[in-house]
Amino acid sequence: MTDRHWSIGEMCRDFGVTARTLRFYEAKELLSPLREGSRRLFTRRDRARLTLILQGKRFGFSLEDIRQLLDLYDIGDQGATQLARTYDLARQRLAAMEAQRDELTRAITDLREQLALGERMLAERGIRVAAE
Amino acid sequence: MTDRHWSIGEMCRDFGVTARTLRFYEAKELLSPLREGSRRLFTRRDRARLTLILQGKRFGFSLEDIRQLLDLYDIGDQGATQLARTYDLARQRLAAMEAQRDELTRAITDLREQLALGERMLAERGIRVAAE
DNA sequence: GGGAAAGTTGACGTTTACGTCAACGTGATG
DNA sequence: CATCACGTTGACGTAAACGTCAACTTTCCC
Repeated sequence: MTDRHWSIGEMCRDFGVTARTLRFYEAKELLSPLREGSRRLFTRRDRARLTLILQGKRFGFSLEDIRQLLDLYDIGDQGATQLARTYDLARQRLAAMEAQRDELTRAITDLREQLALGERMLAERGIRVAAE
Repeated sequence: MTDRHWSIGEMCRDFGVTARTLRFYEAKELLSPLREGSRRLFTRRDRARLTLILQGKRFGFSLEDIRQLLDLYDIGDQGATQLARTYDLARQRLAAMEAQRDELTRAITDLREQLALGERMLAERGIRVAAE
């Protein structure tokens, strides 16, 4: 087990976020870096969680949504009741994500049709467009 | 062409949004209802656009992102240059949406794995879970 | 040993996407 | 004709997700 640590600056560079953002996520209990004196030391776990956080944001989830989801990836250090609750919540999230993907697929199909339409209109006006 | 009109109240009921939201979208030029005196009359076009707006929001797009995308669905009443620009923008959006769908697919796969893991842990503790 | 560089904690500012409230107009209805 | 229901325009409030700035440590480097 490589138990390397990263400074806040290294995290910023690696993930393209600001220090303010990382401190904010810690305040919201999405991350929990160790301390060396007053300085934060981010762990492998923090990096994994940050990856999930940024991913979740791209899907349009709120930080609060994401916080709850993150617990699933820490499965194991929970009581049985808590585990069952987390599990149910994760199933709901999964269903939501699948629904979102389906809707996204439909939207993509629609947009492709609109693009084809636009392409024809451009062709009518004698404008060429880069091939797909 | 059915050129029915809808009041703001009807729109609220049909789409599950508040009047404030619709007025806000009009202020941001996402919608452009007609007027009967001072009252808004929403058209079929407004409803189509509102559908796209709410969809876009679920994908995590900002209203400004969405506003630009909406122009594509009005293709036709634009100059050639503007049309070409809109077309390019739409291709970029399409690529972004496809990337998002792919990422979402991966995230779904990951989450499914975590769920399977959680299921095994629950089983170990003798807890049964509803079948898929 | 004296700057930079990197980090810290407040505290206040900003943008987005609306909510909320006041004050008013207008048309239908018992 | 009063009183609702429904609509209107401001104007101000708010939650989320950070940005920005000030005032200090700490550490590294020549």
